[in-house]
Amino acid sequence: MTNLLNATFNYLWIFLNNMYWSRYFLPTLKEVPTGTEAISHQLSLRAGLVEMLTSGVYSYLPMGFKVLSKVEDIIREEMNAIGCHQLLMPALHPIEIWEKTGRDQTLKEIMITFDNKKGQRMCLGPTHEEIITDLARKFIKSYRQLPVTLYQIQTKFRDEIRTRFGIVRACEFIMKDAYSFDRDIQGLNKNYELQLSAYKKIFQRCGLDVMVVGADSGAMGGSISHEFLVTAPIGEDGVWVNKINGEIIKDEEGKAPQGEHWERKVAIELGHIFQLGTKYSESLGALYLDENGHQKPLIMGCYGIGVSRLIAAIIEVNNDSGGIIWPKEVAPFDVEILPLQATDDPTMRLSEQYYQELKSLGLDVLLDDRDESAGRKFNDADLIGIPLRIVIGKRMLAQNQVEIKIRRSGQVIAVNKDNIKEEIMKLWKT
RNA sequence: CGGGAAGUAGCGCAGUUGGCUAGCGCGCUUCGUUCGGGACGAAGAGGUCGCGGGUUCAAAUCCCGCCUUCCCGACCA
Repeated sequence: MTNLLNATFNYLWIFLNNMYWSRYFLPTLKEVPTGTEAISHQLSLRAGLVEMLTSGVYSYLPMGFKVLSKVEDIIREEMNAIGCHQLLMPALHPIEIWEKTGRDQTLKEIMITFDNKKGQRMCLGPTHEEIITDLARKFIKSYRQLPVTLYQIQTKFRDEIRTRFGIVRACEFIMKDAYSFDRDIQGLNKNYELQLSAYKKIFQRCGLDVMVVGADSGAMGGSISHEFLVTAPIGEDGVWVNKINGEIIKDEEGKAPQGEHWERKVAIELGHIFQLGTKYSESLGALYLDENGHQKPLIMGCYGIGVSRLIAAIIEVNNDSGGIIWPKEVAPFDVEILPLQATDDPTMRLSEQYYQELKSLGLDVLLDDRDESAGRKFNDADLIGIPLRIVIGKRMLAQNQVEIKIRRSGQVIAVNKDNIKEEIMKLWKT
């Protein structure tokens, strides 16, 4: 009985304090890891977001997973808002389906293939056009079922010849891929526009200023396509920006535009949308009947976002010498409470009170209850980059005050200790 | 896949003209003192020196082969 009570108590204690740093799993690194070049690579490792298993393969540690979840939530909200439906397709594919479109050959270089024990040739999905088209073939029979757009957020596998910058180009990464099915080009255009506007919202909510650029569709096939790029020093793509009218064009092999008003920038590709047309529906036989009883191939579009890469891009453009500066909507926590002396009772009582109060207001709160020196806690706080920080120390407390520090601006606000809820909510909403 | 760099404790590094028991800083454990921007003292734990072979009385150190990681190029979200 006593054991049971103890176990219950322990469980409850851990549950209530699950975002106390001392009980969390948040290993920060003081020094820059060897062999890292990109700021986002360094900071994602130092802030305890990810850990490399082997080149291009990463674990997301609890705080990194939290960021991932928040980004996924944003994507899900915006996809659902334009009427898309989420599903989940397998990562494991029989090679036959890829042979039908010939992409077992065109994607040979990056495809991870192997034989299973039955001697069946398998691959780990590098993308899912074939699989979704197969689903459409089986279930979409009539024009009455159109249009429809399906999407998933899932792990892709690409045996990249060269991985880069940690999570920026990995062999195993998370992608949001959506696929639209229409009866005609007008429908496709409409869906394409819906995705394009949803993409702008997604990136904006992630705190990124993206450029939308017309692009080649490459191995995807189809005609029209657009890329979503964000300028960053580690960008793998070049673009030309017209300083006069804001026009942006992709930098393709040596075709530099004329004039001094064109400026070259490098950027990271975060999303790519394509009008596929009937390439996949024809080769896989995904046909529907129109109102005249004629069999026609489905008109398709596909729409991708590199979700894990997006996190790297966010860090790449939101940091300072101290560490990450999370944009509000994707921050792993909204508020960090930083008591300076973990051994001081009044300090800790107030910290715990704030923790409970702010949580009950729906905020995501981290309490750094570790008995560490002030300098170390401050530096860790800068590193992990939570937007709002409440600092509680004896000196201020003697005057009934605590401090709020805004990570991005560095602004420090002294607040009466009894007004913290109101002040935090006010700052949170701006 | 071509070109370059690097693998020594969890992390960052020194040691490499062959030579004692492989070292430093950070981190970790214990005790004490501290406590508003990476504190101090004392005592500890932690290593197949990337792997395999060779040369030698003796190899982290020299030779050969391999593996891994990072960076630059061709492809992609």
